[in-house]
Amino acid sequence: MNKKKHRIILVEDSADLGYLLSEYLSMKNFEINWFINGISALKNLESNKYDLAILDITMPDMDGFSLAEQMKERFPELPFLFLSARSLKVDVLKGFYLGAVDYLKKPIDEEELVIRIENLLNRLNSEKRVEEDICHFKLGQFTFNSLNQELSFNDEIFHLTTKESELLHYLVLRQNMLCSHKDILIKLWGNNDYFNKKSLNVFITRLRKYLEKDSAISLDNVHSQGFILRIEK
Amino acid sequence: MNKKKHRIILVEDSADLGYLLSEYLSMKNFEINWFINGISALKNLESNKYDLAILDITMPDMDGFSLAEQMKERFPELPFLFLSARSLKVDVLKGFYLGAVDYLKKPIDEEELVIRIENLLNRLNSEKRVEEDICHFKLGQFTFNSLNQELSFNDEIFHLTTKESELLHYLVLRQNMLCSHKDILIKLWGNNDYFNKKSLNVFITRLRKYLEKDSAISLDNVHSQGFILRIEK
DNA sequence: AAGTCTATTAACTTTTCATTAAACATTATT
DNA sequence: AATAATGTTTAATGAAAAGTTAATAGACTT
Repeated sequence: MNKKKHRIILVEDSADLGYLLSEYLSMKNFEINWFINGISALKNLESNKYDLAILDITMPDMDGFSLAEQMKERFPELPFLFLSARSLKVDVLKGFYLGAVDYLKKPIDEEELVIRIENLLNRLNSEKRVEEDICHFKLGQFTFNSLNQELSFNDEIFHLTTKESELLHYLVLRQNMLCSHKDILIKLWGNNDYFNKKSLNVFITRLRKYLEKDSAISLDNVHSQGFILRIEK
Repeated sequence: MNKKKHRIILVEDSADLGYLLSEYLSMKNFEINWFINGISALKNLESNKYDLAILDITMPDMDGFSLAEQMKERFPELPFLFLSARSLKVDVLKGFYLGAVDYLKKPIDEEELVIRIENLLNRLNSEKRVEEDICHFKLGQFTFNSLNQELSFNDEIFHLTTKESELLHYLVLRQNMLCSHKDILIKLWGNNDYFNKKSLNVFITRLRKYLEKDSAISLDNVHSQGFILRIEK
């Protein structure tokens, strides 16, 4: 699954630096929109969503501080950081006072900028992350919740053990495909020795016992190859 | 309501700077514990909860990077930042790579340090608060007020202890979902060691005792995984 | 200083579950 | 057809995990 690009809005009046950063951050897989003044940036924000704003401070018309104030007022969800040559203590303090997530002093090393941004976005994102991994399956007449390790058939709920659930999960993801002993054992047991193969058979039997309630499902052996979870459609 | 002091653990081998920072941050209304090496800091973390760790890098015995690695492993909820005289790009990158929330170069202006810390903690907190704001629940036939730590069943009111309430709150927010030992322990105890797991079991038993009055509620164990608070609908 | 409240630790019992064993069945090879 | 290899199923085992109750120790109150 390919990760969604993070969107960054950059407000920087210097053509050189603006171009440089746009190019570099694009290369680093960010989607970046660059504006050379606050007015146009604010305009754009009305119809676009970003994950982060990077603001220069010294700019004609509207400086970065005023821009930040307006952004905070109108788009309070958007985190922003300052990137400025002004390194006086008073400026840094003002930046943070306004609620910046960081204050970086020019000249900034591009790699450091990227890793700071990545860290920042990861942290902001991870809070939002809900366990929406693939864990909920429809399996013929069954429902399988691999997170809770529950297999349901109508009203009945079977509480699977961890290994049962892991195995079923593995097979479901590869339904109607041959899964070799070797791959299963390596993935779920960490190696593929003789005794674990015996163990695998025991678990196959157990899963069959659950699944036999639905005749459209079968868990078949392919001699000396592996198993296939077949589901008729 | 008066704001709870934020707790900071400082690991810094220089007596001068350690003392200076301890004093200054205390004055700024932080509760700060200062350790002169990683070993003693790790030891202390086992039984104390902090909101932030500030780590020096150049230290005898265990350097700040190794310390950070171990902290990340054992106390993954604790955010940390580096405060170091090592300003080489490679060090900064390594610091962020390890997951630091910031990397500050000595000499650091105390005011800037404080405002950076305050901003950081504010952000970290506001992200957490989202779920902590919800404090009033209907739970089968029970009502649960996590703010007052009260669990009510008809006219009966059970006054829960802090830990009981925290645990129930955690589980209620994730009802009908498997909550792993690890996540519970890290969130509520700050780490996940053997003895806290024992402690968790004791609290599970207590909660069950309250909840058994409503047969539509069950607090089930999933062997070697965690617990599920199930509420029939 | 005594008393209360509460989290942790201890001591002990019960349950769970992956593995192993064993008996039997099927498929492949000679 | 005989033998070997592989697969199926049920049951036994033992170690780890979970449950329960009680004791302990530390913080806070009075």
